[in-house]
Amino acid sequence: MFSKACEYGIKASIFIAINSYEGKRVSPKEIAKEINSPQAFTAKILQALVRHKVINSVKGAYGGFEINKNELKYINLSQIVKAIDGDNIYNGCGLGLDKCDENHPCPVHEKFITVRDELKHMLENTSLEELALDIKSGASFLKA
Amino acid sequence: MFSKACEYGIKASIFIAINSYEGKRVSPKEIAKEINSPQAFTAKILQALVRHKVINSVKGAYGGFEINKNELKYINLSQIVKAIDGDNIYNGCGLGLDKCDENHPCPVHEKFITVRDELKHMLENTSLEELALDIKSGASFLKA
DNA sequence: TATAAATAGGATAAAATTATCCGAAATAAA
DNA sequence: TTTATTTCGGATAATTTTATCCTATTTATA
Ligand code: FES
Ligand code: FES
Repeated sequence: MFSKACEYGIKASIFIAINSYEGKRVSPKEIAKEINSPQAFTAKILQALVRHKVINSVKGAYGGFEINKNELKYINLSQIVKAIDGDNIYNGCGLGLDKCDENHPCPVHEKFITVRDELKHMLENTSLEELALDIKSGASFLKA
Repeated sequence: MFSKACEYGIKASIFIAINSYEGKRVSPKEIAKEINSPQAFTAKILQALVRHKVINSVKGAYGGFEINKNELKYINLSQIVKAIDGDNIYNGCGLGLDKCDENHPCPVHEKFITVRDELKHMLENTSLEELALDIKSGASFLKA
């Protein structure tokens, strides 16, 4: 469904969100430990999220990654997925035709876009804030 | 969503289905041409589908790939996807946790399984027969 | 039985994804 | 201003996925 990079990106963002609530910045090292991911690879993904302005970075001593506390409720999974995996999951054909086109549909088009649209709706309506709160309350987990 | 191999496998199966209606066997060469896929790679995927008994192969002169005409309505996308991509798309965690577990859910578990179950339902309730008929009637297409 | 036609399958190769390493640049504090 | 800390970014490596090639095996027909 999502690439490994995207999975790490989502989990990392949630962990950053939790800490940003408490005004704490976190490092790739802490993040990788908490989400059980390869550290250097995770750092690359964080860079991409910074470039796409999903998260913010502060260089130098006492720096780290953070998210503006007030924006937490407006950042959704859709933004993270698009930043890392692009929007092929939104627009691409389920059977790999060059483009998903109502006027030249692949055999699964009608059925596929129903599922795809539900996925899209889910990603667009799930905020980092609610996911972070679930982790804090112990309702969900970032690693095994 | 699906691997390239799986996309080819689905399209190939549909093309085989169309021809099996008319009692014709088809070769990897014809299939690859019709679905616009690399021939040798497609042949490998066909072998896998044969091993999983989704399609049937006949070796030697006048041989080729076919599907029992009477089974067409009972073969669904689910069988093809499982044969090629395995059942990770059915059981796997959306964020890559070792297993998707109601009692140890990842942050997106609840929302993810809703979409996943709809995808599952779609795959299980879409038969090769209906997809083949749409191609025959010109309602859908196997390549650009 | 010999031949031609076709799938099966192993060995590689190419490309994409995932992962690691290291030095450069930035920054806060001593 | 120096130092310690931390992200940035380029180079490289490992792994997985995608793709190709060649030979063996099977089978219908002449
Ligand atoms: S054309 Fe294939 S999903 Fe729309
Ligand atoms: S635990 Fe992640 S989807 Fe179920």
